[in-house]
Amino acid sequence: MYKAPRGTSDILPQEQTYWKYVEEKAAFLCQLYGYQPLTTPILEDAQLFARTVAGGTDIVDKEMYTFEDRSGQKLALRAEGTAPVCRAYLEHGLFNLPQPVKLYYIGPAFRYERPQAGRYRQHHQFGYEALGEADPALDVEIIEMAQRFLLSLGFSEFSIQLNSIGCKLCQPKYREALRQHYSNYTTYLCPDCKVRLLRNPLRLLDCKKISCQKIAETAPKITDYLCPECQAHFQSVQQYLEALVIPFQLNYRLVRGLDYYTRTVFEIEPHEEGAQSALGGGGRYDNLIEQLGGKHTPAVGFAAGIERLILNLKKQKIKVSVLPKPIAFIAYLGEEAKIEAIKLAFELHQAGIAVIKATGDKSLKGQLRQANSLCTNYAIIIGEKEVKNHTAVLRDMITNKQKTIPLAEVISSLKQN
RNA sequence: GUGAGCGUAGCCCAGUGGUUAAGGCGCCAGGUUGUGGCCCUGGAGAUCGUGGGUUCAAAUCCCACCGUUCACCCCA
Repeated sequence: MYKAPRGTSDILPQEQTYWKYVEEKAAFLCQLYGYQPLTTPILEDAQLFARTVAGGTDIVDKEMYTFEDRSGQKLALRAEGTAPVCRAYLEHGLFNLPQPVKLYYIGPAFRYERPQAGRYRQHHQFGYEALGEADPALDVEIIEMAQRFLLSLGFSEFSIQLNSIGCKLCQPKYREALRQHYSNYTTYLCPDCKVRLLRNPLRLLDCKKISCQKIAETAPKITDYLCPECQAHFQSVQQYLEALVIPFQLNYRLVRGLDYYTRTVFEIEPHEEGAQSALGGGGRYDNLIEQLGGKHTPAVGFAAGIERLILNLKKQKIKVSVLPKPIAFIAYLGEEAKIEAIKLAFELHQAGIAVIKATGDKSLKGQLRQANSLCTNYAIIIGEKEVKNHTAVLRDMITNKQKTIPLAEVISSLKQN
């Protein structure tokens, strides 16, 4: 038997209620703020991710799905959502539109990781990006939207962690300061942190090992090293958030996984504990588009993992709206009635009324059982008598009342509901 | 990539060396020559994850692989 590949899963109809719920809230939010949908290919040039995400991140080092196609081109399955959006922005000259350009996407991302709760090899991200504007008010809009999105889903218990990791000018100085601080403690560092010290010192801060955390406590803070411009930007972000009364926690240890971030970074944590906890995160990436060959274009965005959102919706027992289902089930008895049933279903569908017709010549009892399990409000029954009289039995499955009506009146009767 | 737990029907699961592998949900049929849900009766459905080994005998013990879950790592 074939199985879905490791770390991937089928999303069965029962699950789809959650998915549609999340997708609808996402689309509504973006429409509310004027972010337009963008769908990018699942395949990209492997270099797109290698160049932008790179730098001491596992994503590129060992988690990318890359392969050569028949022409020898190196392709990669989408590893994250932001770089493709930037690629599309450049490729289609969206920088010629009035800036900022506001876009959103919902789609799969692939990473070759060991699957775990809230972590899959194929997962789905909802993200939105505002490209071409450096105003801290835009950082705040992105955060504000994230908060509104989670509230609209029904979450109430979550915190917004906020930090600034500076820019090209100030970050190197801070990295150096960190390096100096940590090099006094190299013998106490865990093996992973010894590597981080060399490759990506910022990540030293979020090591979970207690021994390493102690060293992080006394480490210099990025906020003391920000250049005046980054400092002012960070102050404005906080000021605007306060004006909106959006609660946030400054977290000097917050360092996002992807390497392209500058200045504002933020993450949304549910209060409920769990290893794979972050519901989403984002930040500013003022250098990414330049890295991709465009001119200097500041940008900021957010992404959330749909599977994790759904996991938390279930954990917190948040009710989601159910999907619409057909209103009636059409049952028949005998070959002549079957033809009438097929014709009736055709006409109902033509009239835009959702119905399911029986197939397979089952007993009436069996057909009504099926109607029952489908939870339709009505059953329409056509037997020999009804064929002769050009009628149908319309049975209300909730009240148990039924009446015989002319075939021609079935549509209007159902339309009343 | 590291560590630990678990793999018995579509789903939940009993069975820890000895007849035809038990039960519940679901599915199908019957109990009403044309009426669902509740109830009753019957039925179908399992190479006991895969391969190898130990044994007279393996779902049960051992090994390997695969899958899955949880944690580390990493991240959404």
